[in-house]
Amino acid sequence: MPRNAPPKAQTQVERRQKSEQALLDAAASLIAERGVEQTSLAKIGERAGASRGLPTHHFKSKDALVARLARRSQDRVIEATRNVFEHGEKVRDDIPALDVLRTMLDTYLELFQHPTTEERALIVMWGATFPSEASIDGMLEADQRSYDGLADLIQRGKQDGSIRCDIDARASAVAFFGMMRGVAALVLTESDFQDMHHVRSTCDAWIVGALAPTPTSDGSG
Amino acid sequence: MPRNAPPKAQTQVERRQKSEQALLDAAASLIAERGVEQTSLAKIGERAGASRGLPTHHFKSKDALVARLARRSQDRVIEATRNVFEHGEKVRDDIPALDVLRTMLDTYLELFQHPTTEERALIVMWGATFPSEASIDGMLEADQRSYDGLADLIQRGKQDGSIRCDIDARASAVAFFGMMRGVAALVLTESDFQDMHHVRSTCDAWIVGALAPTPTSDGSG
Amino acid sequence: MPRNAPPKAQTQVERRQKSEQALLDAAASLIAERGVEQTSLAKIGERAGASRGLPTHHFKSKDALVARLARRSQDRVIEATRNVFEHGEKVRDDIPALDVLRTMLDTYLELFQHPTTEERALIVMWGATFPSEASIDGMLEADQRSYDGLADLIQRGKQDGSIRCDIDARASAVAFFGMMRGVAALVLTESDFQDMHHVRSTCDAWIVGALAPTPTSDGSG
Amino acid sequence: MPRNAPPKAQTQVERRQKSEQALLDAAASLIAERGVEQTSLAKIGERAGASRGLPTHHFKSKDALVARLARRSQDRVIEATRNVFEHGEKVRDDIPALDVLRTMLDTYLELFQHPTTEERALIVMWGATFPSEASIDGMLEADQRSYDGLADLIQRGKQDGSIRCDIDARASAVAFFGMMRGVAALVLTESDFQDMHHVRSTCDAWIVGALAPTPTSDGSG
DNA sequence: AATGAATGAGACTTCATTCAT
DNA sequence: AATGAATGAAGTCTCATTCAT
Repeated sequence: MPRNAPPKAQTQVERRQKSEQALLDAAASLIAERGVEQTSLAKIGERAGASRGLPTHHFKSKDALVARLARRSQDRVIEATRNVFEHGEKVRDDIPALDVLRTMLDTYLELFQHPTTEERALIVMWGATFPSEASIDGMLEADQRSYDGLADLIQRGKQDGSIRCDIDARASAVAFFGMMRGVAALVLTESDFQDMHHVRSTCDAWIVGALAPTPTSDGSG
Repeated sequence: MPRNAPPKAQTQVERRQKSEQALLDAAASLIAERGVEQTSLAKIGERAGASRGLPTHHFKSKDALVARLARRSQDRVIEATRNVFEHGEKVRDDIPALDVLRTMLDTYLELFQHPTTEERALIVMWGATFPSEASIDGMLEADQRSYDGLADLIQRGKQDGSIRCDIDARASAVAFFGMMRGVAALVLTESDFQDMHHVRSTCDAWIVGALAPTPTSDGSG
Repeated sequence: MPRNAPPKAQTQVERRQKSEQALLDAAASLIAERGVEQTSLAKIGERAGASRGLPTHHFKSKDALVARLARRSQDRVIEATRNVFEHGEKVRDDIPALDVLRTMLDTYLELFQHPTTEERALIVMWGATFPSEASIDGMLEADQRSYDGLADLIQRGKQDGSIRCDIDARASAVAFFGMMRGVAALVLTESDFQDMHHVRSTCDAWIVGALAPTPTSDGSG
Repeated sequence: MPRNAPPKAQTQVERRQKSEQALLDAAASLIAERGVEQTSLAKIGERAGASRGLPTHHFKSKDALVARLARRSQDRVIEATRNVFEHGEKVRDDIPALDVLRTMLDTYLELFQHPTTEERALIVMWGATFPSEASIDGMLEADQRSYDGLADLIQRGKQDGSIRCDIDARASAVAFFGMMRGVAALVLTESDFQDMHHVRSTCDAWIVGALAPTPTSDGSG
């Protein structure tokens, strides 16, 4: 063996990773149900089918665990919206930016039509960042990245002609992101919105109405 | 009251109400800072300049106190948006519904440009309702009322001609309410949005684009 | 009532002070038995005949409780040595300093012949200050005061003629204090020193030999 | 082992001993800093540059490790004081007992003028034996041996004429040992005793004054 | 020989609530 | 009306120890 690669570490590492995923799954479901503060490390361990002490053992602290979960949840949601476009390894650069935005929002809301425990947990953790002194590490940074990505996307749309030129990219990103999260949270809270289909198409219409070039200009001539 | 009319009966009541308001103020600021769970009754009492036992004495339980605060905060915000229209005791029935919606959203966002402790507390409490099992008494009901009011208003707009006829009133209310709350929360979290002015005008444009009758439709005859 | 003396606070205060003494007594006995670190707040509460939460409720933290105990224990020991001289309110300024020192040490060691729980706790807490990062608030400061008092006393002895002039007061205070504490600790540790009587007279002889003016100078003539 | 004779069999043992010393060094420094109870096996392993599990692997239990360290520390201090006399393999039988005692104490205190981590750890462990139920294996036994040795030495001094005949050997041993340890502990605690030189000469004077034959007795003849 | 994953007991502390004053 | 003493449950985190690798 050229390097000091430990031959048996494989299984050790496997065990650790398996535990970690189980713990994060348990944490996600508990947080979705009761919120961050009401979820104790002991309960996470128990629901994961492990000991009460394991969560601390793995993540050193509750904050670290929640931060880890926040990142994982956001990655998963982002990946889910991305998968709509990239079935193979296709990139989406050739798709009009507005279409990307529309699909993104629609996919997002579709997720929350029958939300898994992890999607709900993501919104719950978002809610936990509202107090001024609270900060879930990784949540805010990832949000910032999402917001930056949206602003870039909108800017690109202004160049590819799918988005009107007279709008403010950054402000529109805030409006878009805010509506996405806000509507998702509302839907989660009031579980009697069974007309989710209407909500989705309405939101889609809002985006088009706000960002698409005015149809009169090209058709009226 | 017939017997031995207490000379300062009013003062007694006054004092009680004064205490109550002080306690709610203290609770609002603490909740805005640290969240609902991290705010203890003892700290509320202390910040209100009273004893540790007073909050329990007045509100019987923490849940009751938070519920009371939730209602007060929502009332205040609603009142703030209403005041724009009713300087005397005027009603707003003669104003086009779309204008009411636009002003409402703009006023709301203006509040969060320099949010007081109470507005932030409201959003924090909203975030606390995201877990499926959590419920802040009075929070969801008031939201439901707000949502119903919005749906009615939109419906009215469809009749007074300020809002397009082909839109779904209830779904649009969700989109409107979601954007309002979502953008407010985003602004609260990322304090570096100093271009709030752009955000407000952008949101206004979104509403107009989504709800206003298409300019071609009224001109085409 | 001239002052705002609360009429019923009396009993409240009494209750608090009673609890406090009981807690400190319990803490002293537990610390004497098992040491500072091995004594838990829960056990203190239980031994005091109270709840597990009371110690924290009273003293806010374990450190504060231990600090409080350290001060009380030192005060009591100092008072015990002082009582030998002041049966009424006599002061000891007229007693030769050397005699004061001798009586002080002898009384101290006598205490440790059949040490109460509190005296042992004092030595245990002294031992807990040995780690460089550990600090029991109040312990070191009180020790410093004791040491300063000893140095002053020795200095006075050099003036009243009971102590030789060629000795260093501060260094002698260290030797005296060190021997006092060290012998006490040794006696505590090795419980089979039943010849405590010899130890006491030996220590007395050491002091006299070290500090008294050489007997040859006055008697040999 | 029959097959593929390990070429570094000796290195195996060496390595083990090297690990052990590294672990004890790490333990000594940690105990000197934070005390016995606050020192965890995991931290010892880490500071020794090894794994968290190594301390347990080597010493089976924390008590065993501490006992091992106590013995090593005492051996080293004893050896240090002994080295002053035996530069080769000379024994000290021909040196007057009082001189041995004086040198012993002076060397001891010199060690604590700039104490290494191990000397401080020794005192810390001594302090950890003060609680009545606590016992660091090997600590008390070694102390007892030291004390016995001192008593024997004093007894010998009474025969070789360097020590007065009318003193009690065992009680004097207690006084000597107590002063030695007590002054050392004091010096460790109050790090501002920079006049250590005076303390050392003062202690020396105390011993001489207490144990040496009175100058009149030998000069009067 | 050595690592580190896992356990479970126990520590300190916070806190809502009850109750005497 | 108001205070604050007291309780006991629960939370996070530390740690010695066991065990699989």
